[in-house]
Amino acid sequence: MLDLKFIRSNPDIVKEAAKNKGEKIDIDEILELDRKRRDIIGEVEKLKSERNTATSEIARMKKEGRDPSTLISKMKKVSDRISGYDNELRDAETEINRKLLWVPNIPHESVPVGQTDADNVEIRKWGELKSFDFKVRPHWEIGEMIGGLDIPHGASVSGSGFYFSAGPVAKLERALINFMLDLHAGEHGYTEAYVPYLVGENAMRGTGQIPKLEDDMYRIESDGLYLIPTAEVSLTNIHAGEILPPGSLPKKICAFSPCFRREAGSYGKETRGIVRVHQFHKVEMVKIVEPETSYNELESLLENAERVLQLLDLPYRVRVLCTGDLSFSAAKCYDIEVYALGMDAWLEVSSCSNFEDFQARRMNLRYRPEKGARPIFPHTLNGSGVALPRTVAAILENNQTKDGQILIPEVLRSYMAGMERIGI
RNA sequence: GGAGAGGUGGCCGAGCUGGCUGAAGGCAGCUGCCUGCUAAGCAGUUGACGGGGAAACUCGUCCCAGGGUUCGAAUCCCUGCCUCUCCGCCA
Repeated sequence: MLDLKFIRSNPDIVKEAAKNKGEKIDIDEILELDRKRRDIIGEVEKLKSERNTATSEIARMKKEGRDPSTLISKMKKVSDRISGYDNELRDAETEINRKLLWVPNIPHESVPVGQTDADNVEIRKWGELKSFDFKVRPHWEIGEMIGGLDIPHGASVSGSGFYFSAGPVAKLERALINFMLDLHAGEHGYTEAYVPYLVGENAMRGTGQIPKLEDDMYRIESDGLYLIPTAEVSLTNIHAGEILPPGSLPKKICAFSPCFRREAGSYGKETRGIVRVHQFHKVEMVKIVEPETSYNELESLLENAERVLQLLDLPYRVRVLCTGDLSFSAAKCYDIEVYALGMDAWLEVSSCSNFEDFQARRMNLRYRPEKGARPIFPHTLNGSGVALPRTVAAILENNQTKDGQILIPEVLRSYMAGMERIGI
C-alpha cells in the first residue's frame, strides 16, 4: 500500500508507475475521496469538540444540582449530526482503503520499463550448458523411468497439477531441503522456522496476495483461511501490527514449506512434468530491514539464492524484471532461472524482491529506529532459496547419463547416505 | 467439542454502582539535582494515529475487534476473535 499523503502530493509518479506496471487505477478518484474525507473530518471534529465541552458542563451542572435538560436536548441534536458525519466518514475511509489496496507499488528507478517477459534484462549467467552425445530426456520421462515421479496417480488422487514423488526422487527432495536450510541457516545467517500453512485474510492482504491475486489462492471457506502460496506470507506477516524495538533489525528468517497455487488461467502453458503444479515445496528467505539498507540487502538475498544453484552446479541466469512483469507489490525483482537440459528451457526457481515499505504499510508493521524516535515502516524483502520441483527437474535433466542414471550433486551426497547416483 | 475465567499504556496492575481517567499505583526508560564511582534518594518527564498550522501549538480518535444503548462508555448490552483453567477427544 502506498502512503495516501504521498499519492496526494505525487499523483503523477503514482499514475506513471501504475501505467508502467500495466495496472488500470483511477488515482483521481482516490484523491477526490480524500478531499471529501478531509472536509468531513473538519466538520465532525468541530462538533465533537463542542460535545466534549458540553458533556463536562452537564456533569458539572448535575453535581451542582442545576437542571441540564436544555443542554442535553441540544446535544442530542449535535450527536445526531455527529453520527451522520461519522457514517459518511467511515464510508469514505472504507472506500479509500478498498481502492488503495489496488494501487500497485512503484518500481524502483533502476527497473527497466517494459511490458512483457521479453523486456526483462539478463544481468548474468553462471555455469556451463552441457551437451551430451545421446538423446537427452525431459524429467518426466526420467522420473518415470527411475520410479521417482508418479504424475498419473497425482492426477487420479487430486486432479491435474498434483504428483507423487517417490523413492530416489523423494530422497533427493529431502536432501535438497536439508541442504538449503543448512546453507541459509548456517552460512547465510537466517533464523530457521516452521510456519503456519493456513493463514487468515489479514495476512494474505498484508503481503499483497489479496485482493488482486485472490483467484490464484486456495481458500478454506468453512474457516476463512487461505493455504499459503509461499512461506513469504507467514514469515513476513509474523510481526504485523507491531512496532519493533530499536536494534531489532535486520531480521532474517528462512523456512521450508509447501506452497499451494491454483494457477488460474495458466492451463496449457508449461504443463508437462512438474514445472507448473498446484502444490510444491520451497525454502523461502525473508528479510525485514531498515529502509536505507534494503537495496544492499536485496543484492545479498540474491547472492544467497544463487549460491544454492552454484553449489548444486546447475547453470542459471539472473534477470531483472521489467516494470510490466514486476509483481503488484514489488519495487524491484530479480528472477533466477535454472537451465533444464532435457526441456531446453530456463525455469524460474527463485524471485528475489524488495517491497520497500509497501507490505509493511499494508500490515502496519513498524520499527522504531531509536529510543524515543517516531516509528517508521521498515522494508521487507523475500526470495526463494529455492523452489524444489523445478530444481529437481533440472538435476534430473542436467545430470542424466547415457545409461539412464542420475548423478547426484556432490553437496547432496552426504544427505543421501553417500549415494552417488540413482537409477537402474 | 463441553464448563468456567479473562483480554486495560513498553511490562505488571487498578478502575468496571457510566461524566473531572489517555487512563491511579508499581516497574522499566529518559532529563535534571545529589554523589569520589556504583547503588540509593529527590524533582520532572515518557504512547499511537488522524485533521489544521510555516512553527510554537491546537483539535479529534484509540482501554482486543466490530456493532448497540446514552447528552456522555475502559466502564452497560450484543457478536466475533484470542488467552488461561478443568473435562472430553486426538498425532
